[in-house]
Amino acid sequence: MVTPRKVIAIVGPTASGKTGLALQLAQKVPAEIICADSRTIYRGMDIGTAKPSLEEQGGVPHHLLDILNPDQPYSAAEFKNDANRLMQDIESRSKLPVVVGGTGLYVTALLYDYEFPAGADNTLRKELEQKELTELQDELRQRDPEAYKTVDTKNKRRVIRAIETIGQPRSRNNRLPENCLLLGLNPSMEELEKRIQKRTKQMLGEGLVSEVKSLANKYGKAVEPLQTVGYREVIEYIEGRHTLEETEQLINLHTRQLAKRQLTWFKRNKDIVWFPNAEQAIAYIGSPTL
RNA sequence: GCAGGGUUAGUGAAGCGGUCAAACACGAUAGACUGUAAAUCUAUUGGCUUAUGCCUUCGUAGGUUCGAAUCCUACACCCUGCA
Repeated sequence: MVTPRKVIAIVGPTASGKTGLALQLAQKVPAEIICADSRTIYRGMDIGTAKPSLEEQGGVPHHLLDILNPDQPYSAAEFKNDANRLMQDIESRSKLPVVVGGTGLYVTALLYDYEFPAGADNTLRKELEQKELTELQDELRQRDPEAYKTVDTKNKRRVIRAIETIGQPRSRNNRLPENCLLLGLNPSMEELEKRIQKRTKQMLGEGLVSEVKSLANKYGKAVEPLQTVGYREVIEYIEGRHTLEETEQLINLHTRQLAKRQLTWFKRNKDIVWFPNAEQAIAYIGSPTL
């Protein structure tokens, strides 16, 4: 490590090998990992999220893993605060914070210092959710014509949020902080496909079904975190809607679709330095030209 | 062998004389996304370099009709009932 970095972030689609890269990095530099992942924050969601086990963490501190139960909501704004606090802690210990994760919004919010509007008022949100999309569109159009122009008016969640936050500011930085290195891992689609298939098989073999059963029993199968790829399909399997083999295929399919969506998010970020695999990324980080 | 049902775009599946290039779902492709983001949502999806246009599609080959995915005949394949 020639130039000291204040923070390194690793992004990429699911199953691209981010965790492995982070660990390799941590072997070269004293580092701690901040997980930017909207699913591994949940306790009990281990197998289906490919959460690194304590053993796999190899003594490198991993933050923001298992901080909530699946019935507790979390948000990008909370992540940003938590991660910022952690980065300071880690820096104060003279270690390198490494932000790793596939949740694009989380990483972006942190690195580009998003200013979020206030959180939702549950009563108001429930009220709004009762309404039809067209009603909500009308309401937004009347109360905030400017927002109406920019919001995705066909997306009910977005329209509701826009109504909730009328008059509140939102901003972001357009540039990455100087001392931040943003790495992207993007194996070929064929490679990714292989990794996904292997991983799904492994998850099922390690007891994904019983993990999902126990979570569904505890929290109900309707909680949002259980609408996750890998969990939703297994719930359908438990309900007898597919065979185990179909379930595996569906998980593969939906994971691939997820990976593409993640890539769509990251692709437009021109600050990301992309690598097809961990080796090349490590070589780049270690090169004296940095 | 007789009787009945079926064969529709990448897949499943509607349509059963005109308003059908053909609903819908899935898949695919591209994309959006600042307090749910592994979520949510959008566009396109027969061909023609792009049009209130043309061409080719609804098992195959014929026929009836001004007009057929839709009706008739024959053939092929599949499923079911009786043998």
